[in-house]
Amino acid sequence: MATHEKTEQVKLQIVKATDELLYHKGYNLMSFSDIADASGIPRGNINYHFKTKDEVLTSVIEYRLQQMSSMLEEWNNTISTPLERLKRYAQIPANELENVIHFGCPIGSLNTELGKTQQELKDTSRLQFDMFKEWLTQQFKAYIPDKNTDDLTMHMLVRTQGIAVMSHTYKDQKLVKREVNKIITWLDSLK
Amino acid sequence: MATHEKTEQVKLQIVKATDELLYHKGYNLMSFSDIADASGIPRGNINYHFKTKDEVLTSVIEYRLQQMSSMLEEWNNTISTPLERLKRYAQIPANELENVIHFGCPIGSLNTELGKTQQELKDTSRLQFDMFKEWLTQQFKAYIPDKNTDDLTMHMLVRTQGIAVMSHTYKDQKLVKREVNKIITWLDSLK
DNA sequence: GTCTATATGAAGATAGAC
DNA sequence: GTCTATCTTCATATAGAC
Repeated sequence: MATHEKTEQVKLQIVKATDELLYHKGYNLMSFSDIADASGIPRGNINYHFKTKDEVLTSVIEYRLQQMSSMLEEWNNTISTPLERLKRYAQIPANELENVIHFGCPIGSLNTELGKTQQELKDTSRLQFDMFKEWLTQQFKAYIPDKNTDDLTMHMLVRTQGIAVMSHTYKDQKLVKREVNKIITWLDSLK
Repeated sequence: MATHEKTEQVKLQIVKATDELLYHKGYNLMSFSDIADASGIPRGNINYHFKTKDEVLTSVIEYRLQQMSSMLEEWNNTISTPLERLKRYAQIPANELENVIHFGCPIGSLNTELGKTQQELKDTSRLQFDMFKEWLTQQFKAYIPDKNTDDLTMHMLVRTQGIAVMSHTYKDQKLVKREVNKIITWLDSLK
């Protein structure tokens, strides 16, 4: 149906704009007016497609999960060893240097914000970590099956989130590079 | 002057209540009404002592800096070696287990929130990190003067902030304990 | 100094014209 | 489906009675 297609296109347009906005402003400072401005869709029209702000967030998370899933599948297909895949993950903060410096980690900062008083939304947002977590554990199992892979996965997440928080706080690019290199060294040392 | 003393007492009462509130709700979701309720001071009266919300935050940061300064001075006086002092710092997340699980790190979560769009307030909040940073560097210099102590300090902050973000996200107490132990092991290994 | 009442603005959400 | 106008609520902040 052409009409339905059109609607889906508009919704996607809104979601894509909101994805970035959410990262740049955070959930509670992001208003419907902001979404309208960023997406180019008239103000009141946003509410036709999304009844509540919660619904917008849920759709953005769904969109992000699709993007992440595609990325990880591509990594699985193009990077041949688990160790190299783990290194690829560890390098995200370095590849997203400018973004991390200015806005922190899009996943971590959202969970930190929502985790204080908005538990249900946080549980939705946490799915993003769940996806990386599962993938990382698969890689660690393939790399060093005899170790506690859940522990290694959480350690990886701890290190990368710490990089995001502190490099954002001090707008320190060199910190990102130093700390990413430390993770690479650590990964090599595990075997 | 007795009157002045009274005013200062009231202000302190407000600041103490706001300190906890800020940690539990975050800056942007914390309203004057919340502050009034939490402090027991009538709503409109808060605005007599603090003209703007920014002023409240600034006063809370000042209060926290005093508290932190006292704590670090006490650690300097009661813990005899730099290594033991560094370990004491690393154990903060474990000692504040319930708080970290439910609300993350009071300093890190505030900087993450303010860092996105409220730069001036973030710069004030960052002073909290600055104080710990300076103290940590002193300890590392005393412990292993021949190493890059700034690097070690930032690594310590990265690790502890990462613990806060991920244990808050997953409400995982065991994660805190495992990761704190890893830092202790790392500290021992440095010499 | 203390507190109530209120001004003012912006937010989320809805009604209804087109 | 699209968009404007508006309802309602709650926020910061202020004015002014006591």
